[in-house]
Amino acid sequence: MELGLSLGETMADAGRDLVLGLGMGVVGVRREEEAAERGSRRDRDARRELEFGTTGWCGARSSPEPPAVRLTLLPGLVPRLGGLPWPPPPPPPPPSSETNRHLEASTTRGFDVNRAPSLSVAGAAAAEEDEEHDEAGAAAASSSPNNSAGSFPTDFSAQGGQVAPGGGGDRGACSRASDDDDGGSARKKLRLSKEQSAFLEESFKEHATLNPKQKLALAKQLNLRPRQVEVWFQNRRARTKLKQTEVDCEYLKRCCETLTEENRRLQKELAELRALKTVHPFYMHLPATTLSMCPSCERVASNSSAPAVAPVAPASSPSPAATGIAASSAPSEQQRPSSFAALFSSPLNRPLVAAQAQPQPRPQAPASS
DNA sequence: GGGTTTGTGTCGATTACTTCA
DNA sequence: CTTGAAGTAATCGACACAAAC
Repeated sequence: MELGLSLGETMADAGRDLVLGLGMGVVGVRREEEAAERGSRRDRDARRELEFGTTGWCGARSSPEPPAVRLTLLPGLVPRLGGLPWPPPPPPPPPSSETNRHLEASTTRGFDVNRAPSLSVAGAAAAEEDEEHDEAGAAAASSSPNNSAGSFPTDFSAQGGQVAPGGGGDRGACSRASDDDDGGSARKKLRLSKEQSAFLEESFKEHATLNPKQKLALAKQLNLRPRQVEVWFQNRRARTKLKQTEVDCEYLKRCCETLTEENRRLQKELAELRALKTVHPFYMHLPATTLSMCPSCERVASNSSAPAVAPVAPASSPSPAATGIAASSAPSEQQRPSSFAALFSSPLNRPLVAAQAQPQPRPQAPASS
């Protein structure tokens, strides 16, 4: 099945961008998306900024798109696919680091990573300045993992949170490979405490990416190395994207099932019409004005010249119904209301476009250099 | 002004470790 | 106690971008 996913889009745009065809699986989807993204990462970042701005993190920006809804992937909250609602979009797409830098002053819901609540982080500059001290202190304060002492969500430095051996810094101070330079021992995986994970999760809800100052402040607050915070956010973003992909894939499968069923129904309907024509040949030769009742939907056709039923392609080939091509040439809803027509009647329930259509023109980012 | 280099951040893929049934 | 699966921290390589040259 050839699926063109638009994972990062909002509800409305997802409906427009969705391409549903036949032929391959999700891996191809991701590769396709990656290829597209590689070509215009700046565009993607720009889109992230726009969508992110609707979540409160970037309040100064305005977006014509509907607000992005944060993904909540609890089992009970996964959208019921029977009605084919588009799955919830991923959590606020991270703004580019450049954008993030401009958003430092933004206050977040109850928690500003730039302002440590209990720890005296006197501004981000101080935090940046204290990075070496921070890491030294963190290394000195490192103790047994899973230390759950202390009260969430305040000062984690007092609880001696775990810090990976070696005390390497983030990439700016140390190379990424220098994390396990404690005598050349193999990397030691340390699990974050529940409190630390919860705090990071709260922070992630506010912003999916961190600028360096936020990272340092958060690391200091949690008594972790900045690199650990960075890695946590990377992995968290990856998990979010993976889950969103699963949700989208499930939705598209349901879309395909629905369209297959609709195609089957139309095939049956066509067969019935042909049988009717065979049994009553004169029936079709009557003046069009006298043949105004559609045998299927039993509605009076207003236009006598319009065909009662749209031609349906064989099921063996990608049918127009399956690809959505027939949406424009199908009879009007007044003439033949069906679940298929209803699928395209509402903007939100019109997620399919022709697979052969030209790619949706992405919003062009301002040309650089 | 345009091309190259360098530094930085993010990503996907993967590894390695921990926890749990 | 052992084992396999699942979750996740950590690593690696690639890419994009901006700033410096």
